[in-house]
Formats: sequence, structure tokens, C-alpha cells
Amino acid sequence: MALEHAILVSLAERSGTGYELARRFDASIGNFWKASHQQIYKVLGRMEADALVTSQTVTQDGRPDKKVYALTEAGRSELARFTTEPSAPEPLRSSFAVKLRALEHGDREAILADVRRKRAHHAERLAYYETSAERFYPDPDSLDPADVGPWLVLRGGIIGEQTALSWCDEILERLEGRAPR
Amino acid sequence: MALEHAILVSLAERSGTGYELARRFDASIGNFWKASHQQIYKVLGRMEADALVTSQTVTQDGRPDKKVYALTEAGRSELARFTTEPSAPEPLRSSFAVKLRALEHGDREAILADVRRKRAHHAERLAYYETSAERFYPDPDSLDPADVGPWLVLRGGIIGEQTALSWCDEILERLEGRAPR
DNA sequence: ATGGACATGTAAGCCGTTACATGATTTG
DNA sequence: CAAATCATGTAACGGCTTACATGTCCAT
Repeated sequence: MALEHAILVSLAERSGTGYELARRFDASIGNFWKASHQQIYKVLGRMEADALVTSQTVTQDGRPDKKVYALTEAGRSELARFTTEPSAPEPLRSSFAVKLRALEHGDREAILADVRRKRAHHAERLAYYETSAERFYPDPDSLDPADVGPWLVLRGGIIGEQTALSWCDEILERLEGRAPR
Repeated sequence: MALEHAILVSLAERSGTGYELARRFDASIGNFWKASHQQIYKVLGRMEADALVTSQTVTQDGRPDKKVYALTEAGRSELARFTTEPSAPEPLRSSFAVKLRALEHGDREAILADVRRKRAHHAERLAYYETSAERFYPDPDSLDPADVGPWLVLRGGIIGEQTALSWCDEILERLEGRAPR
């Protein structure tokens, strides 16, 4: 399981509650690893049992108590060990591609609408990534060493979204017989 | 579940046995949807119970009997219905990106080795896709209508692999401080 | 004779999704 | 007054992976 490792990375960057982790998984980490809060709580429980993390309960007034999780030494070394593992090729699962391949066996107009929806989605993501890049890493040539990894991941997100956009445009050009937009 | 739909597409293109489907999932369909033979057999069983497919047992000599599956009318219309559904944004899960983000908390040399491995993998995939494109669709401007969907999917594979390669090169340039290769 | 291709499955277990559950405070 | 945010979970179900199981033919 790799959610464990995504949580280790996130906690290595900053300690936090399950709730906070869930929000990071909706934003930055979630750009390349999705997880729901239910899942995160369950895995955090197991990770604490395995001594990869420890929690400290903080009582608050006007707010529910919270458990702040932090890495243990074992967690830190498990994270380091994980980085030495060769990554398995990511198993692809694109139901969009399945649909596109079914073009001749399905509803052409509906598929076109889906491509336009997908195009809009990627355009939005790209804009979001580009804004993040400008805001957090205005000068990529002189990055804080701690930012190099996150920046490279963001770069991957940007060029990935650009490519997804171009793909949508190619499809639209082909199927609508004209330039998109 | 969407494996069902991937199987429907594959059987719409050509009827076949579970074994043959498994091989298609290792090759063409598998470029965007992975599935093991165990899974395929199980789902085919359910799909037959749901009357989306029918099977005909063919006895062979010198070979085990085989069950050839074909779409039913219900299967064909379920496939058509599926194409009218908007696709959900694909849930990303990149353990490579998790590793890369952990650059400062892990083993830099091991991560670099992983990037090089990943680069080689994408180069191989790209070459394979480009060979397929030349072989099966030498003249993309005058495609058989039945080939348009599959060709567009292949195009997506090609530009996706090119982008993955560029990303690896960017990472290597940054981390090795020189141009790769 | 060893291993790969052909051919079809079962069983156990983990992982993840969806639905349900609770309850206070702040914001519109 | 309703909805969102903060905060943490349980339960049921389904999908997918891994391991196991069986048996023939053909090529090296």
C-alpha cells in the first residue's frame, strides 16, 4: 500500500491532524495521490499501531479535540527506505480512453461533449498549477533545497495538463473537423 | 465498475475467449486499462449472468476446450449507454510522484536511479506506440471510420509518453546538473 | 525433460468507496 | 436559519491482487 507513504511524506513536511491531512490530499498531495478522510483515519490508526507515527491529543474550546500526528524515527526511516524502492509502473485506468475507443459503438455527440468537459477540466487544473508555481516558486533557478522535489512534481503536473489539453484539442479537431475553441 | 466496459469494447471489436481477452489486455487495450486473467474470467461470468455476453463452447483437439464470448444486444446497448455517461476525472495515483516529492527526506541517488529507469521505460513504450501507429495507421488522414477511436487513443498514448520522457529529462537535468544522455 | 503457450478457474485477503453517524461553531 | 467548517470515526460492500490449482501440446 502506498497511501501510507503519501501520508509519511506529508507528515515529514509538517505534522498535522487527520483532518488537515485530508485537506492536503484535496489540494497539494492530492494532485498525484487521492485519498478520502475515512481512508486516512483508518491508515493513521494502523500506522500508529505500527509505531510509524505518534499522536498527541490537543483539547480545544469551541472546537472538537484533535489528534496531532507526527513522524517517529521508525516513520522517518521507513520513508527513507521507501525512496530506495524502484517504483512499479503505474497501473493505468482511463475510462475516458475506453469511451473514446468505443467511438464507433457509441454516441458520438455524447463523447464529444465529454471531450469538451475534459478539456475544460484540464484547462482549469493547468491554470491552478501555473498560479501555484508563480506564487510559491517565483524563481525556480534558486530554490530552497527543500522545495526542489515539490517543484519538480508541480512541473510534472503542468506539462501533464498541457499535454492532456493538446490531446483534447487534437480529438476535437479530428471529430469536429475544425480548430477547437 | 469499468472493467466491464473495457471488456464490452474489446468484444465489440472482435469476439474471443477469456484467454484472448487477457492477451488483448496485455497489449492494445492494456495501454489504458490493466486487468489480469483471473479478474477477466470472473467478470465475464457475471456479465454472462447479466446477459451482456453469451458464450459458445468450442471443443478442440490437442487443446483445452474454449468458450468464445460475444456481445448480446443488451451488451451492445449497455456499451452505447456507457458512452453517454460523463467520465469521472481519473483518480491519480503516482507513487513515483510521492517518491519525488520526498526527495529531501530520502535517498537522492536511489531516486535518480528510479528516474532513469522510468525514463527508459517510457522511451520503450513510446517506440512501441510509434511502431504500432506506423504499422496499423500509416495514413492517418484517411482512416477507416472504425479506426478513428483507436487511433485517437493511440495518439494520446504517444503524446503522453513523450511528455513523461520530457519530464524525466527535466528532472535529470535539474538533479544531475547537466543535460541527460 | 524443461519450459512456454494454450485454456480456465477458485480462495483469501487487502484496499478503497459509499453510506451512515455525531456534534459544535462560524459565516452568509 | 441554513450551510459550511472543524473533527473523528464505523460498517458494508465491492474490486483487485496474489497465490493456488489443473492439464495438454509443442519446441528446444
